[in-house]
This record gives sequence, C-alpha cells and structure tokens, in this order.
Amino acid sequence: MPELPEVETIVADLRPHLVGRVIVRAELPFPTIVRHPEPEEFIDAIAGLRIVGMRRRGKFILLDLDGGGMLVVHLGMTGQLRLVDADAPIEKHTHAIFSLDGDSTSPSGAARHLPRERGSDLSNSPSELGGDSASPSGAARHLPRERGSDLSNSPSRPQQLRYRDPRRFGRLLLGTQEELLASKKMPRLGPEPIDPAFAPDELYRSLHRRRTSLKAVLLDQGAIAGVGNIYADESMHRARLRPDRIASGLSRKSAQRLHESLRDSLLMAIENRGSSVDTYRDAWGELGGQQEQLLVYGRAGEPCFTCGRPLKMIRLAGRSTVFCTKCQR
DNA sequence: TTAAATTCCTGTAAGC
DNA sequence: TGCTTACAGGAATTTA
Repeated sequence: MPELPEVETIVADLRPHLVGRVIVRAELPFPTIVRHPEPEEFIDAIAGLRIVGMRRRGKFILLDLDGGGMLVVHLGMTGQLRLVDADAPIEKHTHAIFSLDGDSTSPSGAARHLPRERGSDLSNSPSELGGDSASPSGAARHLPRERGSDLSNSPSRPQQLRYRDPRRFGRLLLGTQEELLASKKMPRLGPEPIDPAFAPDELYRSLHRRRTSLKAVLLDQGAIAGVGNIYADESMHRARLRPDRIASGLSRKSAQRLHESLRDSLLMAIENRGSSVDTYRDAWGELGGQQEQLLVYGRAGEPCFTCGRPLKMIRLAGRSTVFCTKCQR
C-alpha cells in the first residue's frame, strides 16, 4: 500500500517523463474513480492541458497543469500509476487512461520548450498543499538503473499514463488548489515528516494535544502527512515506543526519538524505492526493496530482531499493529 | 469537539 | 476441487 516513500518514488520516476507533455485525451473506463468534478466535465476540462510540474504532498500525487489547475491522484490501497506505450494491453482494473503527446525526454519532443513557470520549481509552489514535495537529497531522484527504458525506442511513439486500482480505494481530482480545498475533496494535511523544516517540537505539540493512541495520531494525515500503517509501526519500533500509549503522555525526549525514527524509516524506504508488501509496484511495474528491511510490519508472531521475543499483533485505530512488548514501552 | 466505529472494495488465503 | 469466510487497509462518513 503506497505511503509517503512509495508515492515519492513514483513521482520522482515519472516527473522527467511527464513534465512538459500535453494530455491529449482522457478516458474513464470506471468513471466513479473521479471524485471532482463530474466525470464528463473532467474529460472535457483536462484535454489539451500541458503538465508543467509534478510533486508529492503526503500520499497525494499532484500534477500541475497549464492554467493553474492540477490533477490530483491518490492511490488508496492498491492504486498504480504507470507510463506505458499506448499499444500496450490494457490491464484489468484500469480506471483512467491519459493519452500524451511526444516524449518529454526526447530532444525532438515537447520538452524542448519545457515551461518552468510553475510547479516545476517546488520551492516556489503554493504552500497549503505543500509547495515542496519534501524530496530528500538523493534517494529516489537517482535511479539504481535505467527505468522506463523499455517503454519505447521511438520518442514519437504514443504513450499513455494509466491509473489502475483493483480495490478502488484511490481517487482522481481535477481543479485549482483553492477549489479543491474549498470543496473539501482535498483534505488539509499536516507537515511533511521528511521536510527539514519539520522540527521535533512540532511533533511533540501534535502529540501533546491528542488523547488517543500514538498509532492513531501517526495515521492521522492532518497531524502528519504521508505516514500509513507500515511506517507508523516501523518508526514506533525504532523509537522503542508502545503504539497503544496515549499520545499526550509522551515526553519531549520520546517525541524527539520518534521524530528521528520517523525520518529514518521514511528516508531509508525512499532509498530502497518503497515497500512491496502487497500490490505496490513502481511506475514501471517493478517491486520496491524496503519490504526486506522491515523490522515489525507483517512479522506478527516472529521473533523481534533485538530481543528475540515473538512480536505481538493488536488492533489500533482500525489497523493491525505489530510491536515488541519488551523493546517498546 | 474529539475519538471510535463503520463503510467502501476486491484479491488472497485459510478452513471446510 | 470448489465454496465460504475472514482479512487486508486509506480515508470519508456516521455514531457515540
């Protein structure tokens, strides 16, 4: 299930292939995946718009479009965004297809006049949805090997950006930032945990005012953006904190430890191109590598790597939660 | 106002 | 082998 590191990987991979290109046409084999505006309006409005920037905010993928609007993609649990040749077979559960003009990476393609007026300079982007994608230095920006090279040898060959989502928990939105926030189709999100500006004290203050479990606060996108079940469990384990502790009871020192472990867990996962524990695949359909490094998630009943005691599973905030009863207090 | 529970949805695995 | 059932989870909605 895509969380911050998985979304960051997809965005970093697709950005150089998408920015500068025009969405020639949109098709919606499963129209209800679009939550705003109405599907017919969505199809009409997006045709002919150029992608001028691509970034991440929490678990959302934001494609800045000509004219000030943006295409927002949330992958839900099983959503996949892939760039493929237009003649590639359409996989089952493909809910949206965006036909693109020439390859932006080609010297003869659309990128020769690549507009940099907005979106592409992340630090100057609007603040509310997060101007900066909070990309770490390095990590997914540098691919371990050439990705997407098998797409096509011919730059002029038509390509499509396809959205596939078997469980349909994901969604697509189109509109301006103000419009989407006002319509409440796009939630207000908390700070980016890997943003250098996110201070330990900010996390402490978020935790201090909540009388629910630590796990519930970490999963709350309004408190911290981008953390899901995997990295919540991993970071609490690294910080040696029990997930069912009441958040408001944490000391500054514990909050600082959690702040550090949260950053470490997320940055390492970005470095490893995300966790493919279920259906997650990157933009080229390949597996991530972080699932090999997970300390607790998905390991209930198995021995803790630190003390050897079997890891316990409980249910918190409606989610299965795995932790070590000895190491996490 | 806040927190918890419910709902959506389909692929997978376990049990019979 | 084939059927039923439980489970996975992000986030919006409903309930307490």
